[in-house]
Formats: sequence, structure tokens, C-alpha cells
Amino acid sequence: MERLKSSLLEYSISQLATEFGVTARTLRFYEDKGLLRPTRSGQSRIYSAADRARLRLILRGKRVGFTLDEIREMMDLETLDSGGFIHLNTTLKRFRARIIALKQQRSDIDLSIAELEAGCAWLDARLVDREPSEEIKQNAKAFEALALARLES
Amino acid sequence: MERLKSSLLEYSISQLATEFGVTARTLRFYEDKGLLRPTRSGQSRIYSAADRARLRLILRGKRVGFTLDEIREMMDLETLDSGGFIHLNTTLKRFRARIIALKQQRSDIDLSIAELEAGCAWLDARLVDREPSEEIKQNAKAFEALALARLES
DNA sequence: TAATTCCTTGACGTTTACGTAAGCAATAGC
DNA sequence: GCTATTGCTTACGTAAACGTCAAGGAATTA
Repeated sequence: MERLKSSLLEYSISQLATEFGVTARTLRFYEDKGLLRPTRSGQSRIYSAADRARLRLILRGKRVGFTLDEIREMMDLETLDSGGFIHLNTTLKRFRARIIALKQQRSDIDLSIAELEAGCAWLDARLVDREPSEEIKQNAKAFEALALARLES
Repeated sequence: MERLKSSLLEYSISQLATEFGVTARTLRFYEDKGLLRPTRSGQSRIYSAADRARLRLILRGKRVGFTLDEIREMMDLETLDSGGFIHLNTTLKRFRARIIALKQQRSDIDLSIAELEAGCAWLDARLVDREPSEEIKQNAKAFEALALARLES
């Protein structure tokens, strides 16, 4: 019980894991992949605030569809100083491609949210009474028609 | 050469695949998974406009992070008429959870786009002249600081 | 001292979403 | 009639991202 000073600056593997809703295995895996480099106290890992920030970045990167390898490359941008030109150039191209993909993804998400909300409304109505009334069936049809209309372009 | 009438209403597997930038294998895989049900002409698959619409939905679903299983469940909503209540309820819950996740994802994407654009600007500057000038190094530092600032909360 | 608890390093297992190759049928063009 | 293209099925392979033991070390707690 002498972890008072560290509670704000340093984290054990399970502290960080539970805070971010991942498992310890995940953190070790990220370390294997070169995404995190916690220091050691004896043989135990100690995560700094910077490690925590990196983890946050990793998880956000994952949520938007980057692979772990891509995320590592992005985070190694600083180290890229000594890298070659071609590498810089391909990185730039991949960034631009990612931006385009992300914008596409964002509009996809807007569409999906709208459809899911329509679906929720429909399910809600269906849950109100067990015997699906004609009216609800009509709503269902309307929902389907709406979805199909969205599908065509 | 008697595929004239079908060119607008029906598609061969490779037509549909190239149009959507996937492989034929992918379409067969989706069929195995119950996501597509093209009719057959002899043993060859024939995809209708409805199949094409479903494929578009599948790919969009994938882009926003649904698994193929989830996508199939969503598309089976109509068939859900004969399903039980518990299933309806869990489906509803999963929809709502998905909506929340999608909104989170959307803000993640906005952040990522901003960071990637900053990264592009930085890489652009680094590519202008081979010898990284002091000014550019300063920009790099600024970029890093910006990124780090974003990371803290 | 014994029992938990937390951490460690392997190492193999699992799921998802296809890739890839083998071997054969049907069709189209020369 | 031969060959090139396109498609089919079956089946094994693979990369990503962990999960899941196994076996053990160190430290706190009863």
C-alpha cells in the first residue's frame, strides 16, 4: 500500500486495462506489436500518462478502422525523421486515402444511424402489443420501403 | 451474346464484383453466409437489382463496423415477423447500442480526420525540401503538441 | 507459514473474412 | 474441333486481434 503517489501518474496493467475496458492480454499484445512501451518495475509493467494517451489513441484509431500496424506507423511519425522519401510519400498518400475513406465512412454512419433509428421505432411499435395490428404492419411496410428507397443510390 | 435485356436488371457474378470492387469469392462467401440469394441459370449465379441493393447495404454495413452476422440479422428484420419476443427485444437493445457506438464512432472520425489533415500538412512541408529546415521542425513540434493536446481528454 | 492476488512469459486456440488452388462444366470465338 | 474465358464446388490457407490455458514468480493478507 504505497501506490499513492503513482495513482495519478502511473498505472498497473490491470488499472489501465479496466479503465479502458480491455484486457491485460490486449495491452501486452499491443506491446508486442510495438504500440506501447511501458517501463518496468522489476518485471511488472508500469504505464505512464503518455502510455495512457497512446492507448487512447490506439483505441480510437481502431474504432475508426485502422489496423494496429497502421496505427503504429502513424504514431511513429516522429521517428520518421530519419526515414526515406519514398516512405514519406507513401505515408502521405495513405493518409490522404484514409481521409477520403473516413469521410465516406462518416456519411455511411449517418445513413446507418437513420436506418437504425427507423428500425428501433418499428421494433418499438411491434413490442407494444403482441398481435401485430394492420397499422403496424403498414408501418413495417413503410419502413421497408424507406430503406429500399435509400438503397437505390 | 444475348445478355442485352439483362444488362440493366441482372448481373453476372463478375459484373457485380467488379462494379463494387470485390471479388467473386466474396459474393459466394456472402451467399454461403446467407446474405445474398441470387437465382441460378443452370449453375451460374444471376444477381437481380435487389441483390445488388442488398450488396450495397452489406458493404456499407461493413464500412461502419458491423460483422457479416450482424448485417444478416438486420436484413432479416422482415422475416422476423414470426420471431419471438425475446429476440425482438434483444435486437432492439443491440440496435440502440449500435446507434450509440455509431455516434461515438462519428466523433472519433471527425477527430481522426482533423489529425490526419494536420499530419498531411506536416508531411507536405517535409516533402518540399529535402533538408528539413528549422522552421519545418518547428511545425512538426507544433503538430505533435496539437496532437498531444487533443489526446488529453 | 499458507493462501490469495497480481503479474509474468510462452504457446496454442479462435473468429472473421476472405484468398488461393485444384479440378471440372459450359460457352464463345476462331 | 480446339482453346480461352467464365463460372462452379470443395477444401485448405491466412492475417488480424486477441482468448485461453499453463506454469511460475513476487507480494500482500490471514
